[in-house]
Amino acid sequence: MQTEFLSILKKNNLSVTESRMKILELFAQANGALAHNDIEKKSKLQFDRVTIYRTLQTFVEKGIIHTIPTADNSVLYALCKDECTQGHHNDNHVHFICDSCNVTYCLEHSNSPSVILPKGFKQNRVDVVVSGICLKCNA
Amino acid sequence: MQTEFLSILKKNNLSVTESRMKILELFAQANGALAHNDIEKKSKLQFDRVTIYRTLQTFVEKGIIHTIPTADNSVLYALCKDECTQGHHNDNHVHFICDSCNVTYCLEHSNSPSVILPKGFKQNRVDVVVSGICLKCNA
DNA sequence: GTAACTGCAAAATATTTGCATCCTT
DNA sequence: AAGGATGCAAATATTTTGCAGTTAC
Repeated sequence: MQTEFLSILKKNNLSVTESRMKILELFAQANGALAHNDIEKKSKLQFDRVTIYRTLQTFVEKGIIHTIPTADNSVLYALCKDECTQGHHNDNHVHFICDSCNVTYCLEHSNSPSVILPKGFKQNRVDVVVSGICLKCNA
Repeated sequence: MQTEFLSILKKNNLSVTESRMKILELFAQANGALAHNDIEKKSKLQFDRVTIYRTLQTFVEKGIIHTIPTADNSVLYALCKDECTQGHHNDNHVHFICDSCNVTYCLEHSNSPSVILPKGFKQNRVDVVVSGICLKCNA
């Protein structure tokens, strides 16, 4: 696991620091999306609030994490899959936000359906965000 | 037009005030989505920043406007269609954000495709946001 | 007249920037 | 040693809240 984080940073020409390793770890543990605030809480006192902002920003730029649009417009981030590289995100999967427990899932196996656009519109990126009740809360 | 705004407010038991009428007018003119900031600029000095926050909040609650999730997590609002009522939004259409001119379109005729969720997940709301180049910028 | 709405001030929250210091390579 | 990363302080920006005054009904 540690090794994996290490190679992610190396691959992107980022120096290996404690905060970056820790934040990657949090994403891996979360197995889904995290808000800036989640990270702040879970890393209490370990590093500065500003460092979190800067780390998230760097990770987005490098294609290590991506943002997830949400209907309530909170800012969420999740780990990208391998196909993502700097400047080109390819997150062709559906995000699911549970209205009950508020956890965000990346549904890897639900590919975004293609959308038919009116003539003259060129598609670049598609985000599909479903909200509802998740498996755990539905039980 | 004025009449229409009036009936929207009346229908929702909201008193008819200058700011509410003006904000409805701005949405109608925009023919798409507006951010809080857009409204503030376009209504320069006419009313308080706080009034805009409160008006938008009220409109969302009543089902007059809805929020649009965006990849960069800015907060966008657009007029709801008739099917929306208080507590139940029904915005089953695709939103398109132009990467070039930054205008947001509600594509009424592109219905959100249905998404197949894993077992145990219950769907409530689906948001589809496409970004790319719009008709005007493509010309 | 009463309840709802607005403006202003201020609090609370969130984000960005500059710079000195420390750490990674 | 050099460049990049972090922490701290402070500037900005955003959103919320309280309350007094005003307006709609």
